[in-house]
Amino acid sequence: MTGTSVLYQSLLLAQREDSPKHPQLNIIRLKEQECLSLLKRCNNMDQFKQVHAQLLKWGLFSNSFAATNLVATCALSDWGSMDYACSIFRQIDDPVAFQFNTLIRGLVKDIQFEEALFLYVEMVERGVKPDHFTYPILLKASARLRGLEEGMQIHGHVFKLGFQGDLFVQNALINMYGKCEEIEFSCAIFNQMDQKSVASWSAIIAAHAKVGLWYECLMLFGEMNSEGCWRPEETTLVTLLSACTHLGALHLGKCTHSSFLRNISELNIIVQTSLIDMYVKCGCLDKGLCLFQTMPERNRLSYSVLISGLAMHGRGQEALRLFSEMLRQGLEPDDVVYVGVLSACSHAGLVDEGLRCFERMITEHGIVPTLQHYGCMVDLIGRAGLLGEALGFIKKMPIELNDVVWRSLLSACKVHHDLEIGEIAAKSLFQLSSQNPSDYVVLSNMYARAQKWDDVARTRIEMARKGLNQTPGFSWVEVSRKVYKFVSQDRSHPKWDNIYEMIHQMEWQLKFEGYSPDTSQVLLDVDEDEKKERLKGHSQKLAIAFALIHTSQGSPIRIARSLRMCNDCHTYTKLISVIYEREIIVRDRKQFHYFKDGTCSCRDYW
DNA sequence: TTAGGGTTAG
Repeated sequence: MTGTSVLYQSLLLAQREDSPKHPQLNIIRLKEQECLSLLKRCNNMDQFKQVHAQLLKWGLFSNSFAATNLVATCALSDWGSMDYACSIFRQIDDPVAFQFNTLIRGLVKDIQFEEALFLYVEMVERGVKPDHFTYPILLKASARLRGLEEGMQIHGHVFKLGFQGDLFVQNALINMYGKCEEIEFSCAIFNQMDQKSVASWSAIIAAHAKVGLWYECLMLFGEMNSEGCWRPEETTLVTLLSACTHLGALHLGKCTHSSFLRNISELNIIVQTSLIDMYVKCGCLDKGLCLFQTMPERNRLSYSVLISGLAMHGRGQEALRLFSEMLRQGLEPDDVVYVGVLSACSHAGLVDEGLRCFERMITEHGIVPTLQHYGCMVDLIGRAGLLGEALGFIKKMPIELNDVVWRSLLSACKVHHDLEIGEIAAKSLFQLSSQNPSDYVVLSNMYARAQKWDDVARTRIEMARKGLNQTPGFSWVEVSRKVYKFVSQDRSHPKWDNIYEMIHQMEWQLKFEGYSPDTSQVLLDVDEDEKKERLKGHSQKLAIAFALIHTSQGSPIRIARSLRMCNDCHTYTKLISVIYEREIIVRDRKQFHYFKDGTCSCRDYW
């Protein structure tokens, strides 16, 4: 405490000096200055406690200025203790709004959201009027808590006190509703704002990202740009990268990468991980691997994105090697990592290894399996053709089953032509509330293969009775750095005439290659010609036609889809890859399909 | 005299 002793000496000295006008005031100011400088020099709790004791000794605590700064230093510094900050706060007789705000902010920083909200209630009860700084902090707390009810109550208070026009309050409201997945409320606030800051744009984009409206995220970025409200911020760029990843927008992802390199000197681990994820999920596995190798520091998420990426690309063995490396590094895997690991085993056909991993997940890492893990296991066992075992596994599951698990089994039965178990899986699916028309089609096709025509008819009638229609799927394709979205059967596209002409031209070429449309998966009660017309309008085909028109010969076409692929689109795309000599990379919800020279990397299993 | 608000990865 030599430094403090010197200060103390100077303080005593100052007290002896007389100021001609306001001697007392000058001494108080000096004391306050010393108090601040002492607090600023604290680097840990011990030093802080010593300073606190010293200030008490000097009788400085009754001074509101000193009390405020004591609470702020202890609550907001990296080394501070919230308990200690609270105890100091409790010694203040009549805390003012600023002091309440500071402690609330500290509690939010310390992830004590509920306590932060309680303190606000106390503040109101004690008659301290919250100011416009209070609300953004509180809204942040309810956003982090995903507490819509609390958030809406606070919104009510914002109105009552007339803070609804404050820019920061509005930004915080957009964020709160966004985190609670109430995107419409976020949009309503955003749209009525007179003035928008970069933060407003960031908040509305993040709100769209939260509910998976990735295409809308890109559109908002475009708008933000055109309104001249653009300053590359790390966090905003990370959200942009995430949108690129989900949409499979490689070019835009690459541009975002260069934007990072131009504007941010050192890429942190979040940015690096997001970049790896983007490259891997946009089909550039090697680039992702390369970035991973150059990372100075890796965490669980960095490993997680690459493990699941390798699994998606069908490189199960490498994914497992990476998982072992992760464990050797002393990183503890979580449930998401294990989803990647189990799906890697499934893609590589490693049944025993998969079963061992599943066991290890429970016993060694204490992770309770979720439906996703069970889904992977059924997929793994079913893919290997062990359908009886897969069914046995399902029956032993100590968890309520969902459609995904049964659908995995049904899909394995389809591949291995096991009608008996297929029927069990399909019937279980039909009993569940989520009705998916494609389940009926798969079963009906299995009956058709076994030439059970009565059952085919019965299944179709059941489907019609339930009024099930196919949900329109989307495909995204990137052309000249812009992402275009195609919805099945949607003819409203401005370039529709050109696309239709291309589809017509493709159809002729396909006929020469012996293609005949597979109408078995068109679920409408229409004639054969109409069904063929319907097939032509599948979003993936529209996207391919558009890309063939607008990209140079020989360049690869990259598509991302919202749903899994139908048989007809799969066959169609294989043939297009030969006729037009294009590599076509399609990413569906589960995996990648590399179409090249008339074959697909999934070896027709998906 | 002092101090406080939004947005980031699987």
